[in-house]
This record gives sequence, structure tokens and C-alpha cells, in this order.
Amino acid sequence: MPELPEVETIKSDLRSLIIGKEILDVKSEYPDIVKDIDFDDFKREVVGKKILKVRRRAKNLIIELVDSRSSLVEKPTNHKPQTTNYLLIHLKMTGHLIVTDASREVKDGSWVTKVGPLSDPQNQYIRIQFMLSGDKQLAFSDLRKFAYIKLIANSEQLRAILSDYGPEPFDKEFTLEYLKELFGKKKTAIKKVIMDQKGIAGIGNIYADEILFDSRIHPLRAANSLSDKEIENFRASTCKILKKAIELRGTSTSDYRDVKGEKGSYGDIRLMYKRDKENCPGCGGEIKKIKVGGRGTHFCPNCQRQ
DNA sequence: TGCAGTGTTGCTTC
DNA sequence: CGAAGCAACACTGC
Repeated sequence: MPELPEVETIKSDLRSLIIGKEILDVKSEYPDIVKDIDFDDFKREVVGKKILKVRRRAKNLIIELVDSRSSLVEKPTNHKPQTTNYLLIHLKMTGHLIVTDASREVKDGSWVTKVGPLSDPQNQYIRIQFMLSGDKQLAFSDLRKFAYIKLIANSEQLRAILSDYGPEPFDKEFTLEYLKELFGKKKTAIKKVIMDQKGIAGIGNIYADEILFDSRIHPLRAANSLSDKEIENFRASTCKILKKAIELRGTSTSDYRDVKGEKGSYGDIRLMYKRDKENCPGCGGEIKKIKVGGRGTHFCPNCQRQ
């Protein structure tokens, strides 16, 4: 389940692997993965475009495409058609992006894809393949078909979609004051509040449990009951945990893999997530599992008091 | 063997 | 309007 650190890892890897490449072809046996547009239209829009930038916002990846035939030195004409658009990709729980070698058969023009990371059982649910210049492909695998790709026509539309998300934990606006305002209005369980992407962008189930333990806050505490000190602890823990998780390239306790099919290693040092019945590293007591907002929640009842 | 569990987001319902 | 619950989906594990 890719959360902020996993999507950030994918973003960095894609930047070094696919920026500057041209999309030569798109293939899919599951065209509904591309939302809100007929697949043939989608194909017409992206084939021939060049990958200019890769960004992340919340758990979304944004790939900026520009017409590969439009030269940067060329003077703009009066009625120049829109040449820049964006792929907005959300991987949901089991979505993966994989970059591998691929080349076109000389004799019949069909694409041959080398196996590589695609032999991983986690990557065998290929839904869409983008064939790229330089004998590469970007493949989109997703077991459960929740993940999607949207084509965003221009920067205004993109901005409108992305403005619904709360601040990124590494943004300037992610301050004690902001969090006091956000939590003060809600009497819901704090865990639900911090996983709401409209309030804070990027925290999912794994890092919510890790952050709440690090800041010693019980997941069922009413958000508006937190003291200023607890909110500051939460803020500091969020930055600390997410930074460490990015360094370790994410958590692969379940299906997550990076674009080369490799696992992240944050799962090895996680303290709470999926560690119920083990001993708490803080006090030695037993880690409990409960449900909060329908999600499995792991915490230490002794270190994180109601 | 069937069914609960898994997990993000957005839609529906109250 | 906020909050809660469920659907989307497919596979695993008990």
C-alpha cells in the first residue's frame, strides 16, 4: 500500500529512469484502468509525447508530458494547440509501476518485453504498458484493479484536482498552528483525522500507527482533546518517521515494490504496524490490535494512553 | 470450504 | 454540514 514514502521513492526512481523518453506505444488489456476517457483517445493523446517531469502530491504521481515534436526554441504561433498534458496515477493498495527493458521485434513490429522484475509474483498483474524510447517500458501492475491512470488536459485542471489535498508534511504550512486548527474542530478519533488526505497529505495506515506510537498518542483519542505538546510531538514524529521511511525506500511488509521490483526496508525497523502480540519496544508490554474506522490499528495500550 | 480480512478513496446515507 | 459505512476488486488465510 503505497503511502507518501513509497510514492516518493517511485517518483525519484522514475525521474532518473524515464525523464526525456518518448512514449512510442501504449498497450492494455484492461482499458478501464484509464478513467474518464476512451482508451483509443487516450492512446492518441499520449503516443508521441515526451516525459518532461515527474512529481508527487499526496499519494498521487504526476507525469508531465509534452509534444516531442515541439521544439523548445520554436517561436509560439498564434493558435498553437495545447501540447502539454499530465498522467495522474494513483496506485491505491496494490498498484505498482515497473520499468524494464523492452524492444520492438524487427520482423513483425510487435513488442517483446524482457522479464526481469516482472517475474516477481507481485508484478504479474500487468494492466497497461507504455513502450518508451531507448528500449524501455513503463508497466503498470495492479492485482485488485483499484489503481488508476487519469489524463489531465492542462495545468489548471491539475491544480484544481490537487488543491483538494491538505499540506504535505514537508511543506512550510505543516505547522503546529495548522494542526491545532485542524484537530481542534474534530472530535473524531485522531487516527482517522491524520489519515484524511484533505487534512494532511500522504499518511496511510502503516505510518499512522508508527507516528502515533512515536508520539505516544492513543489512536482513539478525540482529535480535539490533544494538548499543544502532544500536537507538537505528532508533528515532529510525522516528519521524523516519514523522512526515515523515504531513506529506507518504503515498507514492503505486504506487496509494495519499487520500479525495479525491489523491496523497501522500513518494514524491518517498524515498531507497531502488524506487530500485534509482540512486545512493545517502549515498555515490554503486549502490542494490541483494534479497529479504528474499519482499519487494523496496532498500538501499545501502556505507552499510548486513552 | 466459505467468508472475513486487507486497504484508499469517494460516494451514499443519516 | 459532518460522520459513518460501504463499494470498488481479487486474492489470502483461517
